[in-house]
Amino acid sequence: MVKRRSLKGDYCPSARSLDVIGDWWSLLIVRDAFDGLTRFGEFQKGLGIAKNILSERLRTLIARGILEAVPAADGGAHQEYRLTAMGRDLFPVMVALRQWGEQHLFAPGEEHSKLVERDTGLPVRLDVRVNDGRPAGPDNTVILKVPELDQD
Amino acid sequence: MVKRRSLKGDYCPSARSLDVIGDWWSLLIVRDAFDGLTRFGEFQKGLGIAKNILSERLRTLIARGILEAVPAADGGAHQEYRLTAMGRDLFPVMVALRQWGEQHLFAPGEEHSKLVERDTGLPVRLDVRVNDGRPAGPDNTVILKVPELDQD
DNA sequence: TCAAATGGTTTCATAATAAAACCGATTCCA
DNA sequence: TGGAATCGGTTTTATTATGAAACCATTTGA
Repeated sequence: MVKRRSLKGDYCPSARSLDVIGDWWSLLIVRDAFDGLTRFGEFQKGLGIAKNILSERLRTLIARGILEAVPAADGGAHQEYRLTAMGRDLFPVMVALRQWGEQHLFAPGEEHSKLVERDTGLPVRLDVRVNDGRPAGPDNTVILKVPELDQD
Repeated sequence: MVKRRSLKGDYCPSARSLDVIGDWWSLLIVRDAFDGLTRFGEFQKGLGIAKNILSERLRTLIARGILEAVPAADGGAHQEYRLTAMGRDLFPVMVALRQWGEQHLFAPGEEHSKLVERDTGLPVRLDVRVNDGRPAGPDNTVILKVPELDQD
C-alpha cells in the first residue's frame, strides 16, 4: 500500500473528516459507543472484529479525541471507552447514515432497528436546511472553495 | 485478510450503509461527484488515487446503484460517471461529515471550503429533530432494536 | 484456590492497496 | 494529414493493513 494519502491538509472539511473516521471500523465502533457499549470485550464481540485491530482502532480514536479511556465507573479494574464531546458530535453523521440505509438498503417491509426519542418513541429525522429554514439539497447549493488555493 | 466481514445482513441501517460506502475512497468519490466531476481523469487527478483502485471503486459504486455510467453528454466518446438518485440521497451524509469537520478539524480562523445556497450565498446547516420539530441528540434518543433478533 | 473470563499483544498468512508500466482509442495541433 | 499527447483504463508487482490464532498477565467467580 506504500502509504495511504493523508487528507489532513485538505481544505474540504468532508475530506478531513473522512481522514479521521473514514476507515472501515471507526464509525462502527462509534455507533456501538452511542449504543452504550464501553468495554473492550463488548465491542469485540458485537462487531466481530479481530482483537488486535480493535485495540489499534481504539488507540487511534482516543488519540484523535473521539473516545477517551476512563478508569471504570463501577469500581472495576478495567477501563471504559467513552465518547468525548467531539465523538458525540458525530451523532448527525450516524443519523444521516442510518437514514440513508433505511431508505435504500432494506427491502420494503424488512425489519430494522429504529432511532426514536426515548420518552415519546417518536421517530427521529434529519434534514438539511438553509439558515432561514428553507430546505437545501444538491440542486440549490454549491461549495465555495477557498480562494487562493483553489482546492476543494 | 481472509475476508472482510460483510454487514449486509445486519439489521442496523448504519451498518449496512457503512458496508456499502464505508471504505476509504467511496465517499470521496461521491463528494467529487457532488462537486460536478464526471470523468475518470478528473476523479483520478483530484483525489490522487491510483487508477486501478479508482477503476475498481467506480465499478462497485455503479454496481451498488450509487453512480451510473452514461454515454457522454457532450457527444464525446468517453463516458460520464453521474450520481443516481440513490447517490444524491447521500447529500445529508456529506453535509454531516462536512459540518463535523468544520467544528472539530480546523484551527480557529483556518480557511476551508463552505457549502452555501447557490442563489443567496446563505450557509447550509443540518440538524437532527424529532418529528414534531424538537431537537434530538444522543441524550434524548434510543435505538429500538428489532425484537426477535436482538441485533443492532 | 482453581478455573474461567477479560483485555490485550505478538506472530503469521493473506487480502487490499498503490505505483508503475503498458496499451488501444481518441483528441489536439501544426 | 500525421504525429504527439491525452484519456481511460488493465496488468503486474511490491508493500501495507487486516484477520485469525496463539499466547499471556491480571481479574473475577465459584
